[in-house]
Amino acid sequence: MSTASATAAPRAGRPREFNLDAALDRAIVLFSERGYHAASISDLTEAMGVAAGSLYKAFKDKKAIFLASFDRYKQVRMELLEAEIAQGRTGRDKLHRTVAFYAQAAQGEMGRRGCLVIGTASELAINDPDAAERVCRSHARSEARLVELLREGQADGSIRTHIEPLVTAKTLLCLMHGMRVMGKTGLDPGQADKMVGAAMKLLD
Amino acid sequence: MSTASATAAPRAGRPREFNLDAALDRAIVLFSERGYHAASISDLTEAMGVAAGSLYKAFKDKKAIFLASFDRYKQVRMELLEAEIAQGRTGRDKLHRTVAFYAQAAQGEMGRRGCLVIGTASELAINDPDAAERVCRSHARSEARLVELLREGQADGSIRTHIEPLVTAKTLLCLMHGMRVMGKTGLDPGQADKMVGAAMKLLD
DNA sequence: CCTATTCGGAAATGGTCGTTCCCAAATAGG
DNA sequence: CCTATTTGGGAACGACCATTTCCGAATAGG
Repeated sequence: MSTASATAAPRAGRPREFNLDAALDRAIVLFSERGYHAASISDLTEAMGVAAGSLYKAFKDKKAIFLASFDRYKQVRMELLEAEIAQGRTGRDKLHRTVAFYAQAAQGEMGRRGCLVIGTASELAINDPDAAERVCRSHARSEARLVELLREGQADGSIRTHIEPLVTAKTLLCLMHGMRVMGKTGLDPGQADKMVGAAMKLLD
Repeated sequence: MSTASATAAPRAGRPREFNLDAALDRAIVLFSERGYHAASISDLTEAMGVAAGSLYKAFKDKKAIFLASFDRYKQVRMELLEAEIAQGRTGRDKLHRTVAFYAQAAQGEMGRRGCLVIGTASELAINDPDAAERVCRSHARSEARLVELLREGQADGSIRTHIEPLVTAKTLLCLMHGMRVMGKTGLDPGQADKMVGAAMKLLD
């Protein structure tokens, strides 16, 4: 139903020979590593394994490819995070897993590749309303989830009630985004794990 | 002595009619708002008030303009931050001022403009060694300053001795960079100030 | 004052960009 | 089986990019 889910059967015509989501996954890597402007259509056709003509039949223009990549990136990462959160017992545990999830992503190859949300915020937010809106919605959802987990922790007794969920959620979100920024130039895995522990002080 | 300090008197020839630092200040705004690739030479000549030919007499190429802008940005911001830190009494106070300095920068017009270091990390770090090195050095210096202030606080009794300066410094730096990321899409001033308070929990 | 040197600025250049066009190939419906 | 429709893919397109060139103007040294 969304941009890249189960392909609604076409009424007629030659069927598409490439998988849209698989192609977008490769576009995500390219856009994450180089940013929007430095990733040319040539680069995209090569990385996605799709000729320019075919690309423009699947997407209106380059920006549409980017926005579809962004949406898929968000969807995939969100599902992974929620699977991780689901394994947590208490609100505090779930928050710990959330921070650790970002710390993990900030390391190694994925860390150097960078977060597409942050890249979009940096490169496009100020000039492109469509990109800005998606970044805002991403931030809002992340913040809302953190607030929810904080309240859950306060309800189950794993987090004291005197902390302010909204401010703490915003602070945690900043910390997690900052880890992704640092990951672009390499983050020491050992230190990253310790930072997760330090971050949990915000819940005291 | 550096890229854009006191202009060493030229031996002969027509003197430069524009001020290098003032022109770089305008380039900084452009690069911060649009990023490296989206800021064209046309944009730069217009913003800097210098024709293309003259620009290429002052700088080897576009990347040199960018790196000079980056260096000046770092210098200016660093001086402002150190002036702010100098007003602090204790180590804890100085750290509070440091976090507040970033929180302030993340708000309003400057927040939407973004941090050139973070923009460079996002857009160029993975593909351009020169840019990556500067980002790394910037992070290292920021971290070193935080470690220094933490140790100062531990020495003057404003910060307890059981915290680990290195991990705490890294965590604070992530938090401050995260605030700048959030500032690209707008950060509520009231909440930003509260986040500074929340961040200080990392020192307990 | 004359010459070497540098700057200012507009025009020119080659390359690459995003996008479109075109035609052969592949499907669905009648 | 024929037609309408869609895709694949390469060639073609105009626009804009970073950079260079060129020439008049402005300075310093001799």
